[in-house]
Amino acid sequence: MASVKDVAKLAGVSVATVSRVLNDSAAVSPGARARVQAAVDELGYRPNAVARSLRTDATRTIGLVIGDILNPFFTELARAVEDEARTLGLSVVIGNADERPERQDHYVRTLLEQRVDGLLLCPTAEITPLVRDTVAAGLPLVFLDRTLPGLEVPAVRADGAAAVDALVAHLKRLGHRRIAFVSGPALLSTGRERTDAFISALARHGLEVRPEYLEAGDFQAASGRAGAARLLELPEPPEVIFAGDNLMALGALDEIRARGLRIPGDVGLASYDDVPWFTHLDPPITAIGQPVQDLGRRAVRALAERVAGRPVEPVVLQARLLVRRSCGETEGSG
Amino acid sequence: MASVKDVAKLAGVSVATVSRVLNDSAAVSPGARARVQAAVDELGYRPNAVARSLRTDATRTIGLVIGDILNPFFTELARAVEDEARTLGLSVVIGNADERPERQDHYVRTLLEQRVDGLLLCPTAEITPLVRDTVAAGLPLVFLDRTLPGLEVPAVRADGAAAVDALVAHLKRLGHRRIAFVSGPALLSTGRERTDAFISALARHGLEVRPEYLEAGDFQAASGRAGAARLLELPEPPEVIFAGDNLMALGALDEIRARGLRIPGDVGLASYDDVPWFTHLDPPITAIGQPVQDLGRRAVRALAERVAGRPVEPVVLQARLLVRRSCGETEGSG
DNA sequence: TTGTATGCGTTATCAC
DNA sequence: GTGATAACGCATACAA
Repeated sequence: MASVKDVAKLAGVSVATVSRVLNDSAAVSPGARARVQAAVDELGYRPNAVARSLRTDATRTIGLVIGDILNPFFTELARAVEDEARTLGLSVVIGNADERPERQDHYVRTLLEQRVDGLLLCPTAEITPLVRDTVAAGLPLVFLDRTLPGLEVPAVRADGAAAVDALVAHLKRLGHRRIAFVSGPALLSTGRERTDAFISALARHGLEVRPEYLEAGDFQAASGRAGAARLLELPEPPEVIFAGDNLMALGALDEIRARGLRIPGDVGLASYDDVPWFTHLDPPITAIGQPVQDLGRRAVRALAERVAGRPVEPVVLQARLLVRRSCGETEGSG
Repeated sequence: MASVKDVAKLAGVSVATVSRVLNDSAAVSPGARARVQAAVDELGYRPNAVARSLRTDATRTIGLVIGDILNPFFTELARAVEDEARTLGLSVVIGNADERPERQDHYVRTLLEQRVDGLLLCPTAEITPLVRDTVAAGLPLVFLDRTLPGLEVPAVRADGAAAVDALVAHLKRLGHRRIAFVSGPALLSTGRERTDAFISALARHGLEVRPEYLEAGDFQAASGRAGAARLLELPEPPEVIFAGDNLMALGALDEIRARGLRIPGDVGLASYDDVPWFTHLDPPITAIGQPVQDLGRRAVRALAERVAGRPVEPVVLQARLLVRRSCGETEGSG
């Protein structure tokens, strides 16, 4: 593959001049510029980003480690990150942690070795030593969606407390009193926050918090199904099941269907997270939607700031309630 | 950040020795090895993959350019590719073409500059000059899912002809005669093949091929919806709508629902591509499933062979019919 | 078994 | 405006 040297020879100039026109980093005579361009075209020269990175100590690449690539929430997030990065001329390397700390670390390590300029991390449960070291080493880092307590790292995330409150108010208005929640892992900030928000909202609206209506899930479909099964077996089953993420809602849906129950006639269903196919179900699922596009874009911009050495503030966006028809609503307006 | 030099100094050996223990490329005395390890740990040394790549002329990274990251088919494919690559110690950089040739080229160019060892490409419609050049330049390349005629590039893909035939037979057995198809773009190999398979199957089973039952879509949900709308407006609408991919099936589903029609009572629906939530709809959607995991894994292995300089044969796997209940089936068995 | 020295392709410094 | 050249961090040929 052709290198600057080849281009220089063909154009009859020095490699320095070639580099100058390639990066238009300094004044170059029109004639030289033209000859270089011609040589570049003729040779089909492509700059070697590896060599450039070695020299400049910058890869123009950021890493993104997401929780689970099969979760549509993260897919959409990845896409948003990607879009924003592209407009900034950045490449993004995606790592799929599959919700496993050791796999997260695998990617963090790889990304570190690839010398990405910065890292967007949706951290799995624990603070791993590697993550701690990475922070300590000063690599520009921004947490996305989830956060880790006790680490000096800015986070870009959505707050769902108000939306959860609105959901509970909505359900109460519809006449529901027995609302159950299938939570995410308490080890994840998002898991904890949603559970806290739910419990607070119940209290605020004067609804009883029944321990048996709190099922612990892990953000995966199977746990949603299992949780729903236990809830539906209860002597006094809930009127509405609120799933802590879209995958668990899917699991709950399965279980409800498998039991031959009808939504919302026999039991209502609501979900934290909105995904495209929720609107295509019959009935469409009432959900709490996060500003995923914004989350992704803001995260990239925050990281770019950090890479540029500027300090950044945490970003908290608001999730919102999307009233549809899975909880006994008669109209679809919110 | 610590380099081999720092490690060498701390361990009291030369950089050559450090390199040797890092890659265990040659015999090193136990004592030296231990001191190097200790130094590596103490400094938190991380090899610089950029420098290593420059020196070895290999990045241990492959590129994957997919059609559309929001399409669950490609998401699952990406995950499979990722999994297999990881077991081979390869990193994968994903580019999302968004079904746009210019965006595909953007990523191919970036990936080329990053000097990936090989490229997995789900090509968009046309052969772009860049793709042609890339082939000519000899970069290890494998087409995935889709192929491009007239290029000497091995492809890993699924053949759905038998499954489509089985679907038509299945529908005929259920008493359907008027079957419509919403096709993908004729410019894509997958689009063409599915349409051809459908037409052949109709003929083979003695069913009439009505031009008005062939709607041209573009693999996106909107076109599926529009196609379904036109089909349902026909004086004699079809009994079953077969969508050429999962997104168009989604669009068709929307349209059917919006018209207040019932599946399968008023009209049946079948889809090429299977996605997880098809089984969660009511009724679950009869579909043609591709061996996505295998597709991804085989593609990575094929590419690895090409990178190693060995020739590889094209791979064709079989898609299969998944009978569910959206076409008037009474039992769910296939 | 170990160390020295070279070069990978690029950018940047410094002379001219 | 331009060119020689050093240096980035690493792997390796060669010498010891």
